Amino acid sequence: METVELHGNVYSGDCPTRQILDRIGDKWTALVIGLLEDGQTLRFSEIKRGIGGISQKMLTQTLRSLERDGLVTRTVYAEVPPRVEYTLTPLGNTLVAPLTAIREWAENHIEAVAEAQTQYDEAE
Amino acid sequence: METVELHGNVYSGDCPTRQILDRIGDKWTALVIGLLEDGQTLRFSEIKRGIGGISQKMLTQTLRSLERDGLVTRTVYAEVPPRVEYTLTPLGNTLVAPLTAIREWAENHIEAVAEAQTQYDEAE
DNA sequence: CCGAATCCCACCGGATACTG
DNA sequence: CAGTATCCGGTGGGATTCGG
Repeated sequence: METVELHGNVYSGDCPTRQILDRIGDKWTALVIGLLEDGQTLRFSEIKRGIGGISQKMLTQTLRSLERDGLVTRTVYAEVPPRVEYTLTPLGNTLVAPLTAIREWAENHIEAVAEAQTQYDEAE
Repeated sequence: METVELHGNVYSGDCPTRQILDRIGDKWTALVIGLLEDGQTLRFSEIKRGIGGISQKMLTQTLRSLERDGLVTRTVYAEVPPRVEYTLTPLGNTLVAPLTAIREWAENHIEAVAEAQTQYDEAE
């Protein structure tokens, strides 16, 4: 029989929030989803060009994770040269709203944060 | 004079969203904010006990970042042994809502994500 | 009790080269 | 065009020790 923590400690790594934040908090995921929102369907190269500085490796890796999580659909066309298109799944689309909430918070409060930082820093 | 990208490429690292996601996407920030929501005032040791697995180093580092960003207030009491309390600032409180949106999304869709993963994996 | 300092390893992610 | 494979440096973060 196991003892149970009485209060708090709700988060122990098995917490779903942890898992999701690990996903969308990584370097590129949020940007890819941002590009694909509004039902956009984009090719690999289009996404790559749309996000400055991402490497093929990381874009491939990010898209694979998103596909595995059921957030993005990957469609390969049997042509030559190959064409591969990506789009958000219905599940992926439901993630756009909370992500937008974060983005809007960032845009609305980034100045306050920056100000707090300089104030904190020059207080030495 | 600089050339300007015509379309897309809104995100180049200077994007505020990137910056905020880097913050809240790290391993512990969201958990600390979660503990402090509802106007909670907690001591260092209480926060530490409330979050399973965090080290003093990371808790200190996380709290310092939050303080620097103006999201958390740090109050030191000149007692012995020392007592230090943390609480969310008004700015910090405004971050609770979007964070909650993420948490709720996670709780509502984590099963769908897990199912998509196993399906993807056993499709080998 | 709270935190700074140090050591150290895992792994994230960039650069490059190679395939179908 | 859309990947896979390999190498490698920077760093996030744990363990431990020391200080006020």
